[in-house]
Amino acid sequence: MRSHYCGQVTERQVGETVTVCGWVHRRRDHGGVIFIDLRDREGLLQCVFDPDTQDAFAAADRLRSEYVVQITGRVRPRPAGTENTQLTTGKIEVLGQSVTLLNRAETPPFHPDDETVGEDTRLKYRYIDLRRPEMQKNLRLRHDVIKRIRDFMDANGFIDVETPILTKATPEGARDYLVPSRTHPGQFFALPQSPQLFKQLLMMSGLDRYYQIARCFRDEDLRADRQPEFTQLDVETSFMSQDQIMSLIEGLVKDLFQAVMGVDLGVLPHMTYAEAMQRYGSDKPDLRNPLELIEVADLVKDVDFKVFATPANDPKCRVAALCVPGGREKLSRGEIDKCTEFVKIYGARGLAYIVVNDKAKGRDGLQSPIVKNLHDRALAGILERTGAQDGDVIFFGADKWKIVCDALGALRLKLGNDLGLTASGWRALWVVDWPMFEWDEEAARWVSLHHPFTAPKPFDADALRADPGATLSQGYDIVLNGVEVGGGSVRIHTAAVQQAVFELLGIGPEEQEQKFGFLLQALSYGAPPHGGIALGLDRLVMLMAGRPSIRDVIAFPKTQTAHCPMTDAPSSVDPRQLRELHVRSTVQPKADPVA
RNA sequence: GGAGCGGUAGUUCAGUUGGUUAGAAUACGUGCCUGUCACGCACGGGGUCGCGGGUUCGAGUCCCGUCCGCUCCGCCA
Repeated sequence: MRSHYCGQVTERQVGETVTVCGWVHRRRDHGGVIFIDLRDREGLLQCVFDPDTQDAFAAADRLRSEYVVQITGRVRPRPAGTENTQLTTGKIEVLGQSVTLLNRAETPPFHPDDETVGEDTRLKYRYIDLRRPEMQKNLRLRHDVIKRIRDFMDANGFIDVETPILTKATPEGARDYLVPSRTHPGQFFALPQSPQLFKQLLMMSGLDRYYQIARCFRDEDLRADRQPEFTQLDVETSFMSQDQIMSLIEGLVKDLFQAVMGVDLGVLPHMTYAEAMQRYGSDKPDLRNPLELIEVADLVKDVDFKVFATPANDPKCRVAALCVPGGREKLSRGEIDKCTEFVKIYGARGLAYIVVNDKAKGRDGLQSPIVKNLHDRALAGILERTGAQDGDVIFFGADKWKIVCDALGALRLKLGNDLGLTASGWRALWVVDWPMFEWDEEAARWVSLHHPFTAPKPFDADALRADPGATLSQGYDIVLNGVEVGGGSVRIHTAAVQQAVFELLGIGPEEQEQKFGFLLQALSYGAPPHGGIALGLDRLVMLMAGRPSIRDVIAFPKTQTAHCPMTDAPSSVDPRQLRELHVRSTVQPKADPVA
């Protein structure tokens, strides 16, 4: 039916008769003629209807916004002085000769070029929201990225293998989405949190270069960058070292940015987890932000100020400073108070600060509620180590190690943005040398920092057992502008090491057999050394699109409560369906809202 | 589970110390203008003020509860 896209009708076609299909974007009457701006996925085209063309004019007169029409007409230049560069094809117009109304439309709840519409309205009428040029652009960008990924992986000898969506629940990790089994009463499938174990098994099958654009499911609370179902590029290889895998993926990400964005990411630096936490208080540092955390515990061990001295002498604690250049001018007293409120979110009890008025005057040149508690040696040491200049503000965090990292790490990001210190552009890096485990105080046990299949460094069960807390893993994260866009590792490829990790995580032999028996067995039949990575596709595209939320690069996302306002999923089901599934509800189903 | 912000016309919002008939812009409808392109002009229709309860002579406004949306903490191996 369509012979042209609206946005592709060009000056070269002047004199030709074209047929275009699309939505009536806007209609105006003026000069005795009717102007119909027709919209399709390629752009806007202005069609003009003259009263001389009686039938067409009458038909055009009945058109309203969002009606679906086919228009046939002759391409002609616009009259001098009426060119419009806002339209996709501003120098030409189509003199309409016939109009076929393909479908009427109710007045839409919002116009497709309205940028101000709220989130719930957009999601309720997502099919209209997706008509907006911005969303069309985002979805096409997503397609371009996926196509480029497939081309790249294929060129490197990888093949796409699909893995089950109905699979086995995992004891660790995120909460599973469960699917009750009809044929096995009382038993459940889980939707995959990732294809992790299947891709490892593929390595044991000799499919040594696997990838998949994989949908993953995690029943945890949502964020701007977290949806209950999301897409990752899942990759696994055999016989490749950590450096080889990282180099391959770095090549892919650089290729994507070069091809899709025209951006050269350069060579990605490698930073250890320890350094990232030390300097940035984060395992995903945003290197565009110049602020850094500075260790000052050793300088305040002997001050007569318990808030500093106590954590300074506790190895589980941290005392660090964050020096904000020009903070005195940029931060009012009220704003400093807001910073104090801000760090409380992360569990900090307070936020000490020093305003550096005049370093040359020593103690008298400093303005702060805490200087009286610090001796000269500590003050001098702090000023020297932070490199503070007159006009700077130094903030302090003194608390449990993690609280200081979280609070100052977050404050660093906030101030970097609020004060315009964070540079624009793209800064990517690898974070390496992650600890294998973290001690969970509440549960009083070790938990994996990455996942239980990550290989320790060195790859030795006895060394691991000897000092689990000090053992590093062969894991690696790729971080872009402070966003974790991917994480991977070299995996455990022997049953002995895998069992050692399970034991340390408190998974006994019985549970190992029950939950991971198939993996342990597969490992015993000749598993090649292997490793891989998963890249968060939604986050990657979100960054490329310059959007603050992955909802803007997912066609049909869910709200923060994991609800779909358009379909009203999830919803209650017929009791008969539940009986078939051997499921009995313990709650009264919520009454469906009145439409 | 917790914190913050928000919910008033189809949409985006304003609404003062509680006080007459809840406004604006835009969208929509009718007419005019007649080469517009964020057109312009005139007129018109359009509201359970998220929901429930309370205080009050009187509640969009104050209080309590609840639901929904967004951001964040917890959570996300």
